[in-house]
Amino acid sequence: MQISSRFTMAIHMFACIDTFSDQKMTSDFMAASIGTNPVIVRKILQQLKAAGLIEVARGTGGVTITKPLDQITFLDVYKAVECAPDEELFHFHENPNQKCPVGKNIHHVLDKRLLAVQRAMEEKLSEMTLSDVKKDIAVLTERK
Amino acid sequence: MQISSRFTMAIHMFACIDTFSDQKMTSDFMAASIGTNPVIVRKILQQLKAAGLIEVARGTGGVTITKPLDQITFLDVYKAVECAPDEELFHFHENPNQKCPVGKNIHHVLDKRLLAVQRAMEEKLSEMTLSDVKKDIAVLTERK
DNA sequence: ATAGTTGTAACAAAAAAAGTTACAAAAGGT
DNA sequence: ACCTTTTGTAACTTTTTTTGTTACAACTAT
Repeated sequence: MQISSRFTMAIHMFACIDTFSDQKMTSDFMAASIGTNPVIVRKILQQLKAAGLIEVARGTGGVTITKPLDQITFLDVYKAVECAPDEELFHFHENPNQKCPVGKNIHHVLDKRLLAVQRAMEEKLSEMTLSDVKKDIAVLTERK
Repeated sequence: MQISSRFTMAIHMFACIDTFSDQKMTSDFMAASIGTNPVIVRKILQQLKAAGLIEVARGTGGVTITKPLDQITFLDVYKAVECAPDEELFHFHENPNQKCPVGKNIHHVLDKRLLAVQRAMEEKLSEMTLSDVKKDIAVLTERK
């Protein structure tokens, strides 16, 4: 089981917006860079916009990032595109048998622990920012 | 996006095997406790067996856990049931445009970072053992 | 033998992810 | 005012993954 590619696509989009900041960034351009459909890109744009990370110019096109890149963490992006509000990382089987002492308590016992795992992942995600990605790409695309 | 319920089902199965260690544990019993189909349980049993965590008695039925509960971590269970070998947590879009400087480098740039996130999650999973679950359930099922 | 199980294939159903088509709405240029 | 480009979004399709089901051969103890 894997976390969907919307997350990596979203980071890719930010990288495009920043790298080609001299030109107007359209969903068609980003879709071509990612290798997907422009509507997929637009849907992700809407999620990022709803999270307050970008602004999208309707009609004319173009995207602006609302904060400095070092203030946008991977967690911000992850939350924006990957999660329904308050969705938990781990999925429970929904109908444990309440007459069984194990079935009755398993959810409660696991919940706090799995939440701790989720928090550990989220904390790590929050340590990385889009600025880190920018730097790495800059190094890799440097002319030798 | 969520991690599949196979993981929580597997933990539930271990809890059953241990809690009812005085009786022979069958896939039918566990399926009833979990609220699913016995074949689902048997498939998970095979995964846990392949990982060396349990032994299953064919024909006669019954499951035995191969190690002390405090030596089986959540990570062991997670790896056993959730991952294809070397599968990574994050999913990449597969066709980034190699002609675009961003598309060409995005995978490489993100890989190391997302692997670090995965490692953080795995480390947390490895800090928890089936023994912890046993203790919690014991407390909750105590007669007052 | 037979009764109760596991192991597994083959299939079905449900859910989620990803992609596509189509078009109204917006904005700027001419 | 009209045209062009682009976004926003609905509706739908396709693909993939997960979960559940049926069926039955293989195995074991009695």
